[in-house]
Amino acid sequence: MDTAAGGSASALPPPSGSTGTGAEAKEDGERGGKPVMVVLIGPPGSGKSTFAEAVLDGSAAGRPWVRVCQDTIGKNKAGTKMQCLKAVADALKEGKSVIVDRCNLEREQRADFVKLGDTLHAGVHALALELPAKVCISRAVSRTGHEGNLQGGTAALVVNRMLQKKETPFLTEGFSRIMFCNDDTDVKKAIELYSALGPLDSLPSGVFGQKRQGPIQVGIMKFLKKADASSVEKSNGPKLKLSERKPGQENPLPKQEKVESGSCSMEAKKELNEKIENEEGAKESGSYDIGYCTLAFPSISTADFQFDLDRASDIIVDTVADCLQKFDNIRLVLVDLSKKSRILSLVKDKAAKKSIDSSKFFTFVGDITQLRSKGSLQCNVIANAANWRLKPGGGGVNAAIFNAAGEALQHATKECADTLRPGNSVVVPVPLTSPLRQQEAVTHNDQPVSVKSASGDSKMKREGGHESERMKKHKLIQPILTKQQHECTGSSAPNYRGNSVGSSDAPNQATKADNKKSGVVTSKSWGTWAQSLYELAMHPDKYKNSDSILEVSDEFVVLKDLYPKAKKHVLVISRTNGLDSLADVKKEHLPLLRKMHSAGVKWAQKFLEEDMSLEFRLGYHSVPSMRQLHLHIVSQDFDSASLKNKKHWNSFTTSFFRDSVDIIEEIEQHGAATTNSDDKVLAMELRCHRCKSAHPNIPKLKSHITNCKSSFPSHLLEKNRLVSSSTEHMDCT
DNA sequence: GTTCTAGAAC
DNA sequence: GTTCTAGAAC
Repeated sequence: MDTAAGGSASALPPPSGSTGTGAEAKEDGERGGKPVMVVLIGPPGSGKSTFAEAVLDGSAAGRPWVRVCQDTIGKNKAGTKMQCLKAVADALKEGKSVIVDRCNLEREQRADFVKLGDTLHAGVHALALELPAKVCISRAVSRTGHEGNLQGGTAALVVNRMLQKKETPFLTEGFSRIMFCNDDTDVKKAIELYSALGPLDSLPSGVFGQKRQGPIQVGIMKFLKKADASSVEKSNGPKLKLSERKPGQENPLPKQEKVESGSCSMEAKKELNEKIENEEGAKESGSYDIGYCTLAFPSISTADFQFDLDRASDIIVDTVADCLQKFDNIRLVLVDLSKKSRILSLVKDKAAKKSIDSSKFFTFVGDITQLRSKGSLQCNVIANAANWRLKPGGGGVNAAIFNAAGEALQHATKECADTLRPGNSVVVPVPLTSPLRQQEAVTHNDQPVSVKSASGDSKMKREGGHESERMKKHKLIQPILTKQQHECTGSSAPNYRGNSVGSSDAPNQATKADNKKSGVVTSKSWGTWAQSLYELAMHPDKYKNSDSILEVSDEFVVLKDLYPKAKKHVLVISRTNGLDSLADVKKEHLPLLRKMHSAGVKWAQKFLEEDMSLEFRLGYHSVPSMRQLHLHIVSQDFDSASLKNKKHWNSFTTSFFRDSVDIIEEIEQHGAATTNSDDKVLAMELRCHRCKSAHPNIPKLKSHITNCKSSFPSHLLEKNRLVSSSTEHMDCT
């Protein structure tokens, strides 16, 4: 055993038996000679007092130690945290080292001590007593004559509650050293280490002895069974087989537990005791809810998917009832963000009708990633889909969980669910480093793997069969505006890349400098490739022979998009010099916008004469890639080989696409258009523009949209945002 | 805007 | 192995 006796901080190796490498240790440890504050972190029964007493007794090295114990600080009775803080401050000021003997399981509980130690220039250490819950509970239950009178059945309940709130200590909290003790041997080593710490010695900084938590590859049912079994095993009282329990013997279920885990205050204990006493038979049976598992699961995405809520709620309630029947020591919570959630109220009503124990299953309004911090609801397992949607752009609950849990969970999930098939689930331990674990005490994430888009691969195969795709590419990148070339390529549009045939004055080089020349100051500079529409708008006559140009007026040019993103996709390009994008649009441009809109509607109607199944949207990109204000008229089939990537899709189907009618209205009312310049929307997950289902990639999305028959989201059906054969003509001029 | 391509994902 | 994405270059 290495002790610090006579050793300099930097030369001191980590304690033997430590699984940590001490790699995180600061280069040089803290200076010797200053007092140390050891903040003990552990539930009742974890051996805090044993440690404190042993160090005080065995401190052969001569370092003066003071034990500050909340259970005894009030004239040998339990005191307050304030009293403890004062005692710690007094001791440190006297140059004594202090052992803070209280539970300190939550970060908030220990923060004041850390701060105090820091202020008084003490070395602030954490000693995390991470003994198995079973051991702590067993000891706490069976001990007698405990200082805080926490023993017997009450202790089991208290320990269990506390452990749910446990937050692993981190150096970032302000500790210079954290030592984890995972069993009695570790505790013994810690005792030896601190007992042998001489007045001038110091210990190296860093984290020592932390256990690495491995993934548990079991399904949620197995997990629950496991919790179930261990709870019986842990219980010290008469063991009731869970399935045999009578309703009256069930465990008390906390609605909003108020347990001061740091101090095991007498008030909290009293409150708990009362609860237990009120619970008929609970104390006698000894069936405390050790190993209690609360699983929160998110509501289905009712806004986006058009589920039959009535059926869905039936399924939820049936499944919950089935689950509760099988497992006794679990609690299930359906969570949704809004009070108005219809699925929530349906489920609530149906659960009540089915007489499901409302303490074992209830609905909850709140953010599933902040149940504890914002909702005072302690859940140790949350369920969500574990597919490709668990990523920042994954949308909804997935994105929320990803954001809350960080990448560590994603990695852990991948490790666990790598080969999982749809329809199964896996329990993923939330990594210790994850904020979801640290702040919300969520220890596990149950991830049912949703069945991925089942919309057949036939379309994919067909697309894959397009051998000419590669050829097309080659054709498209060639200059294409001569008659000869038209015939060769079958293409007939101005070339967006600026290789305009017959244009010797290279107007496609127009850039920000040109803008300035024309007296227009815009913040954006345009690449050479982005000049084609500008060039066309300024000199449409040069391209008048192109089949792509449908109409030219003084105010606008109507052009077939060279890379149409749908069966029909045309642009109405303004001819006003200096009007590059929506950002430049002002009230004075309203007549132009209306004319452009009308032209767009006219062309949409023309296309509808050929194919009345088409539906069109007219709108602008919030931030266009190409210079010169242009209105897109795009059919909503999005059936085009040119629609190739996420950006293409999202630029036409998210808030990035601003409907012309809305822009006109905004300019009318505010004189300017609000544009969503946030690039994040373009990186969002791929969702069907009709039914809003999410899809993992473009090919799968495309095969879905060819078959999706859902109606459009309601807001698109308003204000003539969609132009179809059934749309009544609306004249914007 | 597109093309090309490395490398990730499958 | 093939498919798909994302970033650089234009």
